[in-house]
Amino acid sequence: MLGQFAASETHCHFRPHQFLAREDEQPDAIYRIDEGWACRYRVLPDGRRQITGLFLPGDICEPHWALGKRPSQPIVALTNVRATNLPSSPHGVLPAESQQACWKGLADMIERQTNWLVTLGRKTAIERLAHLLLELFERMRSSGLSYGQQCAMPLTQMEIADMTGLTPVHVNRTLQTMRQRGLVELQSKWLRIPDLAALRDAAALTSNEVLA
Amino acid sequence: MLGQFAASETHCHFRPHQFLAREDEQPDAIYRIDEGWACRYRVLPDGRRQITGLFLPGDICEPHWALGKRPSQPIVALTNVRATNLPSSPHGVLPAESQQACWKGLADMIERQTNWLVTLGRKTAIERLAHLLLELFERMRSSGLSYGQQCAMPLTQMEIADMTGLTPVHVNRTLQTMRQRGLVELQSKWLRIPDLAALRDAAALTSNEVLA
DNA sequence: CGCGGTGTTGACGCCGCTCAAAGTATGTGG
DNA sequence: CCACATACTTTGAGCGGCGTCAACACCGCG
Repeated sequence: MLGQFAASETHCHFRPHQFLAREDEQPDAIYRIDEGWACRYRVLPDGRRQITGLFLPGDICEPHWALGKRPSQPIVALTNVRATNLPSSPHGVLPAESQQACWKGLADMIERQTNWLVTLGRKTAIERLAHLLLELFERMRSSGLSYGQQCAMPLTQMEIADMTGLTPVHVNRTLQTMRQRGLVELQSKWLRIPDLAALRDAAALTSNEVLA
Repeated sequence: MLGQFAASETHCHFRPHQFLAREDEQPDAIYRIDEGWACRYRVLPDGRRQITGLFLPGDICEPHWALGKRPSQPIVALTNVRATNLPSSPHGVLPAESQQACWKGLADMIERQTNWLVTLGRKTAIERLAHLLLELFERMRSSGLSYGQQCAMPLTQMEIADMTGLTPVHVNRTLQTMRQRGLVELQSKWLRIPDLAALRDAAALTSNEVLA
Protein backbone atom coordinates (compact mmCIF):
# COMPACT_ATOMS: atom_id res chain seq x y z
CA MET A 1 0.00 0.00 0.00
CA LEU A 2 1.00 3.58 0.05
CA GLY A 3 1.40 5.58 3.18
CA GLN A 4 3.05 8.70 1.90
CA PHE A 5 -0.02 10.92 1.89
CA ALA A 6 -1.09 13.56 4.32
CA ALA A 7 -4.02 11.52 5.52
CA SER A 8 -2.57 8.09 6.14
CA GLU A 9 -4.34 4.78 6.25
CA THR A 10 -5.99 3.95 9.49
CA HIS A 11 -7.45 0.66 10.53
CA CYS A 12 -10.66 0.29 12.39
CA HIS A 13 -12.81 -2.36 13.86
CA PHE A 14 -16.54 -2.96 14.21
CA ARG A 15 -18.65 -5.46 16.12
CA PRO A 16 -21.83 -7.05 14.78
CA HIS A 17 -24.70 -4.55 14.47
CA GLN A 18 -22.31 -1.64 14.70
CA PHE A 19 -22.66 1.04 12.01
CA LEU A 20 -19.92 1.74 9.51
CA ALA A 21 -22.04 4.59 8.24
CA ARG A 22 -25.36 6.17 9.09
CA GLU A 23 -27.89 7.66 6.76
CA ASP A 24 -27.09 11.14 5.48
CA GLU A 25 -24.02 11.46 7.67
CA GLN A 26 -20.85 12.31 5.86
CA PRO A 27 -18.54 9.34 6.39
CA ASP A 28 -15.04 10.02 7.63
CA ALA A 29 -13.58 8.19 4.70
CA ILE A 30 -14.12 5.37 2.25
CA TYR A 31 -13.62 1.96 3.81
CA ARG A 32 -12.07 -1.15 2.39
CA ILE A 33 -13.19 -4.28 4.23
CA ASP A 34 -10.25 -6.42 5.29
CA GLU A 35 -12.13 -9.04 7.24
CA GLY A 36 -15.76 -9.79 8.05
CA TRP A 37 -19.06 -9.01 6.35
CA ALA A 38 -21.21 -5.88 6.26
CA CYS A 39 -24.34 -4.78 4.44
CA ARG A 40 -26.41 -1.76 3.60
CA TYR A 41 -30.17 -1.79 3.78
CA ARG A 42 -33.36 0.19 3.94
CA VAL A 43 -36.30 -0.12 6.31
CA LEU A 44 -39.81 0.82 5.20
CA PRO A 45 -42.13 2.83 7.43
CA ASP A 46 -43.89 -0.34 8.60
CA GLY A 47 -40.71 -2.24 9.38
CA ARG A 48 -40.15 -4.31 6.25
CA ARG A 49 -36.43 -4.44 5.55
CA GLN A 50 -34.49 -5.01 2.36
CA ILE A 51 -30.75 -5.49 2.26
CA THR A 52 -29.47 -3.77 -0.87
CA GLY A 53 -25.82 -4.63 -0.83
CA LEU A 54 -23.31 -6.92 0.81
CA PHE A 55 -19.69 -6.06 1.50
CA LEU A 56 -17.16 -8.86 1.74
CA PRO A 57 -13.44 -8.84 2.44
CA GLY A 58 -11.63 -6.94 -0.28
CA ASP A 59 -14.69 -4.88 -1.18
CA ILE A 60 -14.70 -1.15 -1.11
CA CYS A 61 -17.62 -0.02 0.93
CA GLU A 62 -19.76 2.23 -1.20
CA PRO A 63 -17.40 3.21 -3.95
CA HIS A 64 -19.93 5.71 -5.26
CA TRP A 65 -19.14 7.94 -2.35
CA ALA A 66 -16.15 8.75 -4.50
CA LEU A 67 -18.65 10.41 -6.82
CA GLY A 68 -19.40 12.87 -4.08
CA LYS A 69 -22.62 11.37 -2.72
CA ARG A 70 -23.26 10.93 0.93
CA PRO A 71 -24.67 7.64 2.15
CA SER A 72 -28.38 7.32 1.48
CA GLN A 73 -28.52 4.07 3.39
CA PRO A 74 -26.94 2.89 6.61
CA ILE A 75 -24.16 0.33 6.54
CA VAL A 76 -23.91 -2.11 9.37
CA ALA A 77 -21.48 -4.86 10.31
CA LEU A 78 -22.92 -8.38 10.17
CA THR A 79 -19.91 -9.98 11.82
CA ASN A 80 -16.79 -8.62 13.40
CA VAL A 81 -15.23 -6.40 10.78
CA ARG A 82 -11.75 -5.10 10.26
CA ALA A 83 -11.51 -2.24 7.77
CA THR A 84 -9.04 0.26 6.42
CA ASN A 85 -10.10 3.68 5.34
CA LEU A 86 -8.61 4.87 2.12
CA PRO A 87 -6.41 7.89 2.55
CA SER A 88 -7.76 11.01 0.93
CA SER A 89 -6.73 14.60 0.76
CA PRO A 90 -8.92 17.24 2.42
CA HIS A 91 -10.89 17.88 -0.75
CA GLY A 92 -11.81 14.25 -1.08
CA VAL A 93 -9.37 13.49 -3.84
CA LEU A 94 -8.08 9.96 -3.78
CA PRO A 95 -4.68 8.73 -4.86
CA ALA A 96 -4.67 7.18 -8.31
CA GLU A 97 -4.45 3.63 -7.08
CA SER A 98 -7.43 4.00 -4.78
CA GLN A 99 -9.33 5.81 -7.50
CA GLN A 100 -8.85 2.82 -9.76
CA ALA A 101 -10.04 0.45 -7.06
CA CYS A 102 -13.14 2.58 -6.64
CA TRP A 103 -14.02 2.50 -10.31
CA LYS A 104 -13.56 -1.24 -10.39
CA GLY A 105 -15.70 -1.65 -7.29
CA LEU A 106 -18.31 0.63 -8.77
CA ALA A 107 -18.57 -1.33 -12.00
CA ASP A 108 -18.89 -4.62 -10.10
CA MET A 109 -21.50 -3.18 -7.80
CA ILE A 110 -23.66 -1.98 -10.68
CA GLU A 111 -23.40 -5.35 -12.34
CA ARG A 112 -24.45 -7.15 -9.19
CA GLN A 113 -27.29 -4.75 -8.47
CA THR A 114 -28.62 -5.31 -11.95
CA ASN A 115 -28.50 -9.06 -11.47
CA TRP A 116 -30.43 -8.69 -8.24
CA LEU A 117 -33.12 -6.59 -9.89
CA VAL A 118 -33.78 -9.55 -12.16
CA THR A 119 -33.78 -12.00 -9.28
CA LEU A 120 -36.06 -9.98 -7.01
CA GLY A 121 -38.40 -9.14 -9.85
CA ARG A 122 -38.77 -12.49 -11.51
CA LYS A 123 -37.34 -15.46 -9.65
CA THR A 124 -38.77 -18.10 -7.33
CA ALA A 125 -37.56 -18.75 -3.80
CA ILE A 126 -35.21 -21.57 -4.82
CA GLU A 127 -33.75 -19.52 -7.64
CA ARG A 128 -33.20 -16.58 -5.32
CA LEU A 129 -31.38 -18.65 -2.74
CA ALA A 130 -29.32 -20.40 -5.40
CA HIS A 131 -28.32 -17.01 -6.79
CA LEU A 132 -27.36 -15.71 -3.38
CA LEU A 133 -25.33 -18.73 -2.31
CA LEU A 134 -23.57 -18.92 -5.66
CA GLU A 135 -22.69 -15.26 -5.57
CA LEU A 136 -21.34 -15.52 -2.05
CA PHE A 137 -19.23 -18.52 -2.93
CA GLU A 138 -17.87 -16.97 -6.13
CA ARG A 139 -17.01 -13.72 -4.40
CA MET A 140 -15.31 -15.50 -1.56
CA ARG A 141 -13.44 -17.68 -4.01
CA SER A 142 -12.22 -14.75 -6.06
CA SER A 143 -10.79 -13.30 -2.85
CA GLY A 144 -9.04 -16.53 -2.00
CA LEU A 145 -11.40 -17.18 0.90
CA SER A 146 -12.91 -20.42 -0.34
CA TYR A 147 -11.63 -23.88 0.44
CA GLY A 148 -12.42 -26.36 -2.27
CA GLN A 149 -16.18 -26.30 -2.61
CA GLN A 150 -16.81 -24.51 0.64
CA CYS A 151 -16.60 -21.15 2.30
CA ALA A 152 -17.79 -19.28 5.36
CA MET A 153 -21.43 -18.17 5.39
CA PRO A 154 -22.12 -16.14 8.53
CA LEU A 155 -25.58 -14.88 7.51
CA THR A 156 -28.61 -15.82 9.57
CA GLN A 157 -31.75 -17.01 7.83
CA MET A 158 -33.34 -13.72 8.76
CA GLU A 159 -30.58 -11.83 6.96
CA ILE A 160 -30.88 -14.16 3.99
CA ALA A 161 -34.59 -13.38 3.94
CA ASP A 162 -33.92 -9.65 3.92
CA MET A 163 -31.55 -10.06 0.99
CA THR A 164 -33.81 -12.28 -1.09
CA GLY A 165 -37.10 -10.55 -0.39
CA LEU A 166 -38.55 -13.60 1.36
CA THR A 167 -39.63 -14.33 4.94
CA PRO A 168 -37.32 -16.18 7.34
CA VAL A 169 -39.81 -19.02 7.58
CA HIS A 170 -39.88 -19.53 3.86
CA VAL A 171 -36.11 -19.28 3.61
CA ASN A 172 -35.90 -22.09 6.13
CA ARG A 173 -38.28 -24.33 4.23
CA THR A 174 -36.66 -23.58 0.89
CA LEU A 175 -33.19 -24.34 2.22
CA GLN A 176 -34.44 -27.68 3.43
CA THR A 177 -35.74 -28.48 -0.03
CA MET A 178 -32.39 -27.53 -1.52
CA ARG A 179 -30.56 -29.70 0.97
CA GLN A 180 -32.82 -32.62 0.15
CA ARG A 181 -32.09 -32.16 -3.53
CA GLY A 182 -28.35 -32.11 -2.84
CA LEU A 183 -27.94 -28.56 -4.08
CA VAL A 184 -26.22 -27.21 -0.98
CA GLU A 185 -24.91 -28.20 2.40
CA LEU A 186 -25.31 -25.40 4.86
CA GLN A 187 -24.77 -25.70 8.58
CA SER A 188 -23.16 -23.83 11.41
CA LYS A 189 -22.14 -20.90 9.25
CA TRP A 190 -20.43 -22.96 6.58
CA LEU A 191 -21.53 -23.44 3.00
CA ARG A 192 -20.61 -26.37 0.81
CA ILE A 193 -21.67 -26.67 -2.80
CA PRO A 194 -21.48 -30.29 -3.97
CA ASP A 195 -22.26 -29.49 -7.60
CA LEU A 196 -21.57 -26.00 -8.86
CA ALA A 197 -23.19 -26.63 -12.23
CA ALA A 198 -26.39 -27.93 -10.65
CA LEU A 199 -26.64 -24.87 -8.43
CA ARG A 200 -26.02 -22.54 -11.35
CA ASP A 201 -28.83 -24.31 -13.12
CA ALA A 202 -31.13 -23.90 -10.16
CA ALA A 203 -30.34 -20.18 -10.07
CA ALA A 204 -31.80 -19.62 -13.55
CA LEU A 205 -28.88 -17.45 -14.56
CA THR A 206 -28.45 -16.26 -18.09
CA SER A 207 -25.54 -17.86 -19.84
CA ASN A 208 -23.16 -14.94 -19.67
CA GLU A 209 -24.00 -13.98 -16.11
CA VAL A 210 -20.96 -13.72 -13.88
CA LEU A 211 -21.45 -13.35 -10.17
CA ALA A 212 -18.02 -12.82 -8.71
CA MET B 1 -26.13 2.50 -38.70
CA LEU B 2 -24.03 5.62 -38.98
CA GLY B 3 -20.35 5.97 -39.54
CA GLN B 4 -19.18 7.79 -36.44
CA PHE B 5 -16.54 10.44 -36.24
CA ALA B 6 -13.74 10.58 -33.76
CA ALA B 7 -14.71 13.72 -31.97
CA SER B 8 -17.91 15.29 -33.26
CA GLU B 9 -21.43 14.79 -32.01
CA THR B 10 -23.67 12.75 -34.23
CA HIS B 11 -27.38 12.38 -33.95
CA CYS B 12 -29.23 9.17 -34.51
CA HIS B 13 -32.70 7.85 -34.49
CA PHE B 14 -34.37 4.61 -33.45
CA ARG B 15 -37.84 3.17 -33.91
CA PRO B 16 -39.72 1.17 -31.26
CA HIS B 17 -38.14 -2.24 -30.62
CA GLN B 18 -34.92 -1.20 -32.30
CA PHE B 19 -31.72 -1.83 -30.36
CA LEU B 20 -29.50 0.98 -29.14
CA ALA B 21 -27.08 -1.67 -27.94
CA ARG B 22 -26.85 -5.42 -27.98
CA GLU B 23 -25.42 -7.69 -25.37
CA ASP B 24 -21.64 -7.91 -25.28
CA GLU B 25 -21.22 -5.79 -28.37
CA GLN B 26 -18.98 -2.81 -27.97
CA PRO B 27 -21.22 0.20 -28.53
CA ASP B 28 -20.09 2.82 -31.00
CA ALA B 29 -20.34 5.49 -28.37
CA ILE B 30 -22.22 6.61 -25.28
CA TYR B 31 -25.67 7.93 -26.07
CA ARG B 32 -27.61 10.78 -24.57
CA ILE B 33 -31.34 10.47 -25.15
CA ASP B 34 -32.83 13.64 -26.59
CA GLU B 35 -36.36 12.43 -27.13
CA GLY B 36 -38.29 9.24 -26.48
CA TRP B 37 -37.93 6.38 -24.02
CA ALA B 38 -35.66 3.33 -23.97
CA CYS B 39 -34.92 0.54 -21.52
CA ARG B 40 -32.47 -2.21 -20.77
CA TYR B 41 -33.61 -5.65 -19.67
CA ARG B 42 -32.73 -9.27 -19.22
CA VAL B 43 -34.61 -12.37 -20.34
CA LEU B 44 -34.33 -15.61 -18.37
CA PRO B 45 -33.90 -18.97 -20.11
CA ASP B 46 -37.63 -19.70 -19.85
CA GLY B 47 -38.73 -16.32 -21.17
CA ARG B 48 -39.40 -14.34 -18.03
CA ARG B 49 -38.29 -10.77 -18.58
CA GLN B 50 -37.21 -8.05 -16.19
CA ILE B 51 -36.59 -4.47 -17.22
CA THR B 52 -33.65 -3.20 -15.19
CA GLY B 53 -33.44 0.38 -16.25
CA LEU B 54 -35.36 3.08 -18.03
CA PHE B 55 -33.81 5.89 -20.06
CA LEU B 56 -35.74 9.13 -20.47
CA PRO B 57 -34.93 12.32 -22.35
CA GLY B 58 -31.82 13.90 -20.91
CA ASP B 59 -30.50 10.61 -19.57
CA ILE B 60 -27.16 9.24 -20.49
CA CYS B 61 -27.61 5.71 -21.65
CA GLU B 62 -25.44 3.46 -19.53
CA PRO B 63 -23.00 5.91 -18.04
CA HIS B 64 -21.01 3.03 -16.59
CA TRP B 65 -19.73 2.26 -20.03
CA ALA B 66 -17.48 5.16 -19.26
CA LEU B 67 -15.89 2.85 -16.71
CA GLY B 68 -14.81 0.66 -19.56
CA LYS B 69 -17.48 -2.03 -19.36
CA ARG B 70 -19.26 -3.33 -22.37
CA PRO B 71 -23.03 -3.69 -22.22
CA SER B 72 -24.12 -6.78 -20.29
CA GLN B 73 -27.74 -6.18 -21.25
CA PRO B 74 -29.44 -5.09 -24.43
CA ILE B 75 -30.95 -1.63 -24.69
CA VAL B 76 -34.04 -1.21 -26.78
CA ALA B 77 -36.16 1.75 -27.81
CA LEU B 78 -39.68 1.76 -26.36
CA THR B 79 -40.84 4.66 -28.51
CA ASN B 80 -39.29 6.62 -31.31
CA VAL B 81 -35.99 7.82 -29.95
CA ARG B 82 -33.67 10.63 -30.93
CA ALA B 83 -30.21 10.40 -29.41
CA THR B 84 -26.84 12.06 -29.59
CA ASN B 85 -23.68 10.13 -29.04
CA LEU B 86 -21.12 11.80 -26.89
CA PRO B 87 -17.94 12.58 -28.74
CA SER B 88 -14.96 10.65 -27.55
CA SER B 89 -11.38 10.33 -28.59
CA PRO B 90 -10.14 7.01 -29.98
CA HIS B 91 -9.04 5.76 -26.59
CA GLY B 92 -12.47 6.29 -25.14
CA VAL B 93 -11.55 9.40 -23.24
CA LEU B 94 -14.43 11.82 -22.89
CA PRO B 95 -14.22 15.59 -22.76
CA ALA B 96 -14.49 16.98 -19.25
CA GLU B 97 -18.05 18.15 -19.65
CA SER B 98 -19.30 14.78 -20.82
CA GLN B 99 -17.28 13.08 -18.11
CA GLN B 100 -19.10 15.15 -15.52
CA ALA B 101 -22.46 14.27 -17.02
CA CYS B 102 -21.51 10.60 -16.88
CA TRP B 103 -20.61 10.71 -13.21
CA LYS B 104 -23.84 12.50 -12.41
CA GLY B 105 -25.82 9.97 -14.43
CA LEU B 106 -23.98 7.15 -12.76
CA ALA B 107 -24.74 8.39 -9.26
CA ASP B 108 -28.43 8.84 -10.11
CA MET B 109 -28.61 5.42 -11.67
CA ILE B 110 -27.16 3.72 -8.61
CA GLU B 111 -29.57 5.57 -6.38
CA ARG B 112 -32.54 4.53 -8.48
CA GLN B 113 -31.39 0.93 -8.77
CA THR B 114 -31.10 0.75 -5.02
CA ASN B 115 -34.61 2.10 -4.60
CA TRP B 116 -35.88 -0.54 -7.00
CA LEU B 117 -34.17 -3.33 -5.09
CA VAL B 118 -36.27 -2.33 -2.10
CA THR B 119 -39.44 -2.13 -4.14
CA LEU B 120 -38.99 -5.45 -5.93
CA GLY B 121 -37.91 -7.19 -2.76
CA ARG B 122 -40.48 -5.93 -0.32
CA LYS B 123 -43.40 -4.02 -1.79
CA THR B 124 -46.94 -4.90 -2.81
CA ALA B 125 -48.38 -4.43 -6.27
CA ILE B 126 -49.95 -1.06 -5.47
CA GLU B 127 -46.76 0.21 -3.86
CA ARG B 128 -44.72 -0.90 -6.88
CA LEU B 129 -46.96 0.87 -9.34
CA ALA B 130 -47.10 3.98 -7.18
CA HIS B 131 -43.30 4.02 -7.05
CA LEU B 132 -43.01 3.60 -10.80
CA LEU B 133 -45.53 6.27 -11.72
CA LEU B 134 -44.10 8.72 -9.21
CA GLU B 135 -40.58 8.17 -10.45
CA LEU B 136 -41.62 8.64 -14.05
CA PHE B 137 -43.46 11.84 -13.24
CA GLU B 138 -40.63 13.27 -11.15
CA ARG B 139 -38.04 12.45 -13.77
CA MET B 140 -40.12 13.97 -16.53
CA ARG B 141 -40.76 17.01 -14.37
CA SER B 142 -37.10 17.54 -13.62
CA SER B 143 -36.48 17.56 -17.36
CA GLY B 144 -39.20 20.09 -17.96
CA LEU B 145 -41.40 17.52 -19.66
CA SER B 146 -44.32 17.62 -17.26
CA TYR B 147 -47.34 19.84 -17.58
CA GLY B 148 -48.89 20.65 -14.25
CA GLN B 149 -49.75 17.32 -12.71
CA GLN B 150 -49.39 15.35 -15.90
CA CYS B 151 -46.86 13.92 -18.26
CA ALA B 152 -46.52 11.45 -21.11
CA MET B 153 -46.53 7.77 -20.20
CA PRO B 154 -45.94 5.66 -23.31
CA LEU B 155 -45.40 2.33 -21.53
CA THR B 156 -47.77 -0.56 -22.18
CA GLN B 157 -49.12 -2.54 -19.25
CA MET B 158 -46.89 -5.40 -20.34
CA GLU B 159 -43.82 -3.16 -20.07
CA ILE B 160 -45.02 -1.88 -16.70
CA ALA B 161 -45.31 -5.50 -15.61
CA ASP B 162 -41.75 -6.24 -16.72
CA MET B 163 -40.50 -3.25 -14.72
CA THR B 164 -42.42 -3.99 -11.54
CA GLY B 165 -42.00 -7.76 -11.50
CA LEU B 166 -45.73 -8.38 -11.87
CA THR B 167 -47.89 -9.94 -14.58
CA PRO B 168 -49.72 -7.79 -17.12
CA VAL B 169 -53.05 -9.06 -15.81
CA HIS B 170 -52.28 -8.04 -12.28
CA VAL B 171 -50.95 -4.67 -13.39
CA ASN B 172 -54.26 -4.08 -15.09
CA ARG B 173 -56.30 -4.94 -12.01
CA THR B 174 -54.06 -2.97 -9.69
CA LEU B 175 -54.23 0.13 -11.90
CA GLN B 176 -58.01 -0.08 -11.78
CA THR B 177 -57.92 -0.15 -8.02
CA MET B 178 -55.64 2.88 -8.00
CA ARG B 179 -57.93 4.72 -10.37
CA GLN B 180 -60.92 3.95 -8.18
CA ARG B 181 -59.06 5.31 -5.18
CA GLY B 182 -58.27 8.48 -7.08
CA LEU B 183 -54.52 7.88 -6.91
CA VAL B 184 -53.86 8.20 -10.63
CA GLU B 185 -55.53 8.95 -13.92
CA LEU B 186 -53.94 7.00 -16.69
CA GLN B 187 -55.30 6.72 -20.19
CA SER B 188 -54.12 6.82 -23.75
CA LYS B 189 -50.47 7.19 -22.82
CA TRP B 190 -50.98 10.11 -20.46
CA LEU B 191 -50.51 10.13 -16.73
CA ARG B 192 -52.16 12.55 -14.34
CA ILE B 193 -51.53 12.55 -10.62
CA PRO B 194 -54.35 14.30 -8.76
CA ASP B 195 -52.63 14.17 -5.37
CA LEU B 196 -48.86 13.83 -5.27
CA ALA B 197 -48.76 13.39 -1.51
CA ALA B 198 -51.33 10.61 -1.59
CA LEU B 199 -49.39 8.76 -4.25
CA ARG B 200 -46.13 9.16 -2.33
CA ASP B 201 -47.91 7.69 0.64
CA ALA B 202 -49.16 4.76 -1.40
CA ALA B 203 -45.63 4.12 -2.61
CA ALA B 204 -44.36 3.41 0.91
CA LEU B 205 -41.26 5.50 0.32
CA THR B 206 -38.89 6.30 3.12
CA SER B 207 -38.97 9.92 4.14
CA ASN B 208 -35.73 10.98 2.51
CA GLU B 209 -36.28 9.03 -0.68
CA VAL B 210 -35.95 11.16 -3.81
CA LEU B 211 -36.99 9.71 -7.12
CA ALA B 212 -36.08 12.28 -9.72
C1' DC C 1 -61.72 -5.21 -43.73
C1' DG C 2 -58.84 -8.21 -41.25
C1' DC C 3 -55.04 -8.65 -38.19
C1' DG C 4 -51.64 -8.17 -34.41
C1' DG C 5 -50.90 -5.75 -30.28
C1' DT C 6 -53.13 -4.09 -26.24
C1' DG C 7 -56.52 -3.70 -22.48
C1' DT C 8 -60.17 -6.02 -19.67
C1' DT C 9 -62.62 -9.61 -17.19
C1' DG C 10 -63.54 -14.13 -14.80
C1' DA C 11 -62.44 -18.58 -12.58
C1' DC C 12 -59.23 -20.99 -10.25
C1' DG C 13 -54.77 -22.51 -8.19
C1' DC C 14 -50.40 -22.08 -5.88
C1' DC C 15 -46.32 -20.03 -3.92
C1' DG C 16 -45.04 -17.71 -0.32
C1' DC C 17 -46.91 -15.12 3.96
C1' DT C 18 -48.86 -15.04 8.72
C1' DC C 19 -49.34 -16.58 13.18
C1' DA C 20 -47.94 -19.48 16.71
C1' DA C 21 -45.17 -22.56 19.28
C1' DA C 22 -41.55 -25.70 20.18
C1' DG C 23 -36.78 -26.93 19.77
C1' DT C 24 -31.76 -25.71 19.58
C1' DA C 25 -27.54 -22.97 19.55
C1' DT C 26 -24.88 -19.18 21.56
C1' DG C 27 -23.29 -16.39 24.98
C1' DT C 28 -23.19 -14.22 29.56
C1' DG C 29 -22.72 -13.92 34.37
C1' DG C 30 -22.52 -16.28 38.65
C1' DC D 1 -19.35 -25.46 34.86
C1' DC D 2 -24.05 -24.50 35.25
C1' DA D 3 -28.30 -21.37 34.96
C1' DC D 4 -30.38 -18.50 32.30
C1' DA D 5 -31.49 -15.20 28.63
C1' DT D 6 -31.39 -14.33 23.97
C1' DA D 7 -31.13 -15.29 19.41
C1' DC D 8 -31.78 -18.46 15.84
C1' DT D 9 -33.89 -22.57 13.52
C1' DT D 10 -37.60 -25.62 12.72
C1' DT D 11 -42.41 -27.17 12.29
C1' DG D 12 -47.51 -26.90 11.59
C1' DA D 13 -51.98 -24.94 10.05
C1' DG D 14 -54.38 -21.78 7.42
C1' DC D 15 -54.80 -17.99 4.34
C1' DG D 16 -54.29 -14.51 0.67
C1' DG D 17 -51.97 -11.92 -3.01
C1' DC D 18 -50.66 -12.66 -7.20
C1' DG D 19 -50.09 -15.91 -11.17
C1' DT D 20 -52.23 -18.77 -14.78
C1' DC D 21 -55.32 -19.77 -18.30
C1' DA D 22 -58.73 -18.40 -21.30
C1' DA D 23 -61.87 -15.58 -23.36
C1' DC D 24 -63.47 -11.27 -25.25
C1' DA D 25 -63.27 -6.29 -26.51
C1' DC D 26 -60.85 -2.55 -28.45
C1' DC D 27 -57.85 0.05 -31.43
C1' DG D 28 -54.66 1.52 -34.87
C1' DC D 29 -52.89 0.20 -39.16
C1' DG D 30 -51.90 -1.89 -43.57
